Parts: sequence; C-alpha cells; structure tokens
Amino acid sequence: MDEREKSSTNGVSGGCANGGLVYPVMTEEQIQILRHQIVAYTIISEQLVQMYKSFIAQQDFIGMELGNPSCDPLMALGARKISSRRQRWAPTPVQLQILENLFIQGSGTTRTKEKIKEITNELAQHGPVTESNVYNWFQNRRAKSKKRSAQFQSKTESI
Amino acid sequence: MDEREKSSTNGVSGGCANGGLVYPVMTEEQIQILRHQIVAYTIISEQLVQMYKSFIAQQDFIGMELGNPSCDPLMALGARKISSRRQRWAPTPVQLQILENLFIQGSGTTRTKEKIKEITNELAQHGPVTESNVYNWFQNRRAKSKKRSAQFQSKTESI
DNA sequence: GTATTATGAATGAAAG
DNA sequence: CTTTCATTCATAATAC
Repeated sequence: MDEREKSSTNGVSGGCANGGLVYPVMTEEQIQILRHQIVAYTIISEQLVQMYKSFIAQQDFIGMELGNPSCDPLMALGARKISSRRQRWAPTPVQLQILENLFIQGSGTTRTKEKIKEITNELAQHGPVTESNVYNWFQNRRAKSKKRSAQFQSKTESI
Repeated sequence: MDEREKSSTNGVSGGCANGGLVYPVMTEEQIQILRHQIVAYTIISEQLVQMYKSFIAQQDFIGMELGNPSCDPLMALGARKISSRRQRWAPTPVQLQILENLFIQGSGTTRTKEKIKEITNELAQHGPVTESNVYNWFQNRRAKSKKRSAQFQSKTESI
C-alpha cells in the first residue's frame, strides 16, 4: 500500500483531525475488497438477467399458441407486420438483450459514432436496424436510467 | 451519469497526522469509479425487478387462460394474486378534479419539474400519488385534448 | 363471459 | 442532453 507519495498526484487524503477528533477512513485494501465485492455482485446479477431472459424467451415460444399479441412469433422474431402500419422501429428480444448488455458494460457512457456503427452491424444480424435507431436507443436508455435513479433518490433521501 | 463535478466544494483535503501515521483514503476519482460500478449494479438490479414483474404478469395470464393453477410454481407455493397483480395508479375523484382544473388553468403551459413536484404534494393530501403519475397524467391529458380537437375539425370539415 | 372504451404507462423519434 | 410528441400496450371500468 502506498503511503503519502500518491497524495501529491491524485490528492489522496487521510483522516481529518477536526478539533481533535479523528474520523476513521477506508484504506486502499478495504477499497479494493469493496470494489471486488461490487464487481462480483454485478457479474452474478448479469448472469441472472441472462437466465431470466432466455427463460422468458422460451415462455414466449410456448405462449405463441395462446394468440397473445405480445407473444406473436412474427413480432418476436423481428418480422414486421406487412399489412399493418408500423412506423417506428421496435428492437427484437435478441437485439434488446444485446443493447442492454452493452449499456451495462458501458455504465451509461456516451457512444462514439464508430461504436454506434459497430453495434448496428452486430444488431443487423438479428433484424432490421439503423444507426439512428441505436443512437436513439442509447439516448432514451440513459434518460430512463437517470429518471429511475432520481426516483430512487427521492425515496431514500440523499446518500 | 454525471461527471465529476465541482471538486472544489467537496474535495476532501489533507491527510490526518495520527500519531505520525498517514492513512491513504479514497480520492474523488476513486469515489467516482466506485460510484459508477454501483450504478451499473443498480441498473441490473432494476432490470431484475422489471423482469420479475413481467414474469409474474405472464404467469397470471397463462394461468388464467388455461385455468390450471397447478402449473404456476409461485401459486403452488401459496403466493396470492393480491401481491402478484400489477397495479396501476388511479386518481381519486378529488385528485382528478384538481388535475382537470389545473389543466384548464394552464391551457398548454409547460409544467416544470418544480410545478410537478408542487402539484404532487398537493394531490398527496387526497391519496397516494407519485411525480411520475402526475407527469404521465398531463402527457395523456394533452394527447386526449389534441385528439378531440382533431375529431372536431374532421366533423366540421365534413359539413 | 366477451367485446369495447378509457386511460396509465412505456418508449422510439424528434424538437429544443 | 433534456423535453415533448406520437404510438402502442396493458389494464380497469363498462357495455353488451
């Protein structure tokens, strides 16, 4: 563990003696442990998401026979209703899964145009999609995430 | 997600000389990284909640269509429909009256977040309500008004 | 019991 | 990026 030498570069600060009181603070080792725990939770949660989604996908195929529009195989597989007037793009389950995974990995960071094009090509293998669709999706996804965190904060007060 | 902001105000300063030892603590940058990881975990957890809700809803739907509760593992475990049914907010008559009055008074003026919060607090005195409920209500109310005026025009044109 | 309507909610796309 | 609009889906209420 580094001592005071790092403080000059990145401003590592120690416990603060305030009026004679000393506040305990996290050490580098404690921070690393905490970070590893969080990463572990993230990985586990992501796996759970994958499992749930594949399970739901199977349910959708079973539910086809019920005639539920939301389980419509044609819609689910990305084939748009030819006769119907569907104007706006709707991501297929597979595309949505890929997008969500990318969003989690990026943790909400903005994508460059090059990244967008790359992602679009990948998604195009699972259904029709344009770069604008991908760009809009990330825009809306960030807004959605922000809105939810705002709601959460209002519930739990400030941390 | 917010970038680092105004480190001048909350910039933790100075290590504490405690018996001559200096303990390294988290820098602003480290805190930001950690916060991003937590955000990622939060996003995934939120997805799990959403998926659980849709899963329950689908189970309810299939169970109702088939009329066979035994195929529902959650039902078999004693989970009642009360907790599983997805409930949506419904404004009370008093709340609805207040909202309609505000809509007439406003007549198209944009509602700021502050206004929304203010209205929400007022409505909360007459029943449970969130800011999202209020926001959605005004969205849908505007659409309804616009739709009706369009219908009126189509009628007048046909005369 | 089924079909229809009204409307809360979700979201892609566009405007600002 | 934020806000708004247009469309769609799901559900509660209602009519048949």
